[in-house]
Amino acid sequence: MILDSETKAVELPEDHGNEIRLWLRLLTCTTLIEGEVRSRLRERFDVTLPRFDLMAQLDKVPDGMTLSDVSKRMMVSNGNVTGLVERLVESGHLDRRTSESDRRVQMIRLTKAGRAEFRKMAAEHELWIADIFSDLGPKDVRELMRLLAKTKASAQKSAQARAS
Amino acid sequence: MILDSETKAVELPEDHGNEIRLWLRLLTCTTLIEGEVRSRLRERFDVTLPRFDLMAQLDKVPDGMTLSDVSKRMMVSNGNVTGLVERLVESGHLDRRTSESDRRVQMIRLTKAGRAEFRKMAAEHELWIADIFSDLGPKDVRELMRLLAKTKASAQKSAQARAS
DNA sequence: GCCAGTTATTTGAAGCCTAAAGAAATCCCA
DNA sequence: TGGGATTTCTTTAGGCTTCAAATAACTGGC
Repeated sequence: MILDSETKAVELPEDHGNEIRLWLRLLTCTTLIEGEVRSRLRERFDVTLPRFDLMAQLDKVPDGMTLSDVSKRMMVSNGNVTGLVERLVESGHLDRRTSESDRRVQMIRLTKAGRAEFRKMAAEHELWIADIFSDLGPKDVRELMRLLAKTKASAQKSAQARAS
Repeated sequence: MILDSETKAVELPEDHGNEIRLWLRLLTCTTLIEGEVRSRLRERFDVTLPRFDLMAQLDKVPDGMTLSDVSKRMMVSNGNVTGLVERLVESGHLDRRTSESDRRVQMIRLTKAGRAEFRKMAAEHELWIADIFSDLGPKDVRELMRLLAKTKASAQKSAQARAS
C-alpha cells in the first residue's frame, strides 16, 4: 500500500512488462510453428491447416460428431465450421447426415478415404512436430506441459470472470 | 540401435506423443488468450487484433518503418500488410508516404491521433494480459520465458533446415 | 396442443491471410 | 552504361474467420 502526501491510498501503476513479454514470446512460438506446419501441409499434401485440424478431431471418434462439438473443440465459430465442412464433404473426405433424433443436428464423420488420407498425413505431421521440438529434452517438455497447464487454467479463469 | 531377425538395422517408429501433446497445449493456450484479447479489443475499442498489432509495431519507432519491416516483424505476408495499412490510413491512424531515396519503399507511421488512440488501448491491454497470467508467479514467468526461448530456437532451426 | 424460450446451424458482410504472379524501381557487374 | 537479377510493393484468387442476424427444430410449462 502506498500513501500520497495527503495520506490517501493511491494506485500505483504496476509494471507488467514481464507478462507482456511472456505473451509475445508465446505468440511468436505458436505463430512460428503454426506457419511451419501450414507450409509443410501445403507442400507435402496440398491441404490447409484448418482442414487437417478438423480431420484430426474426427479421427478420434469412429461415429462422428456434431458441428457444435467440432466448433467447441477447435475453438472457432459455428459459421466457420459450416464452410469448412462443406468443402471437405465436397472433396469426399467427410460424410454428413442429419441426425434422426434431432433434425437440427448435423452428424459428420470421416469417409473411409478421408480417414486413410488423414492417417497418412498425421504420421508425417508427428515427425515434423518431433523435429520442431527436438532441442527440448524430456525434462523441458514435462516442465513446459506443467507451466502451460497452469497458464491455460489462469487464462480460463480470467475469461470466465469477464464473461459472467 | 535395433536389429531384426536377420541382423539388419531397423528404424523403429518412435513415439512422439509427448511432443504432439505439448504442441496442442501450446496452441490451445495461445488460441485461448488470443481470442480473449480479440474480444476485449472489439468490445472496448471496436478494433481488430491485427490492427492493434500493427499499431504496436509502429509505436516503437518514432520515424516509421517500411511495409517489409512490418511484415517481417508481424510474421505475415506482404500482401496482407498492404490491405491492413490501407484500412488504417483510411481511418486516419496511419500516415503513409513514398520514400524519397527509394521510390519502391512506402514509409508508414502513426499519426498523432493514431498514437494517442494506441497508447490508450495499450494501457488497458497491459492490464488484461496481467490478469490473464495472474496465477503465474514470477518464477513461473521466468521459467516459461526460458523454455519458450529454447522452443523458439529449436523451431527456427528446424524451419531453417527445411528451407535450405 | 400451444407458445415462449432455447439450441443447432446457416447466411451475409466485412475483414484477415496466403501464395503466386506482376509492376516498378534499384542494384550490380561485365 | 546496359541489362539481367533482386527488392519492394500491389494485385488476384481462393480460403479462413468473426460477428450478428436469420432460420429451423426442439423443449418445457401451461
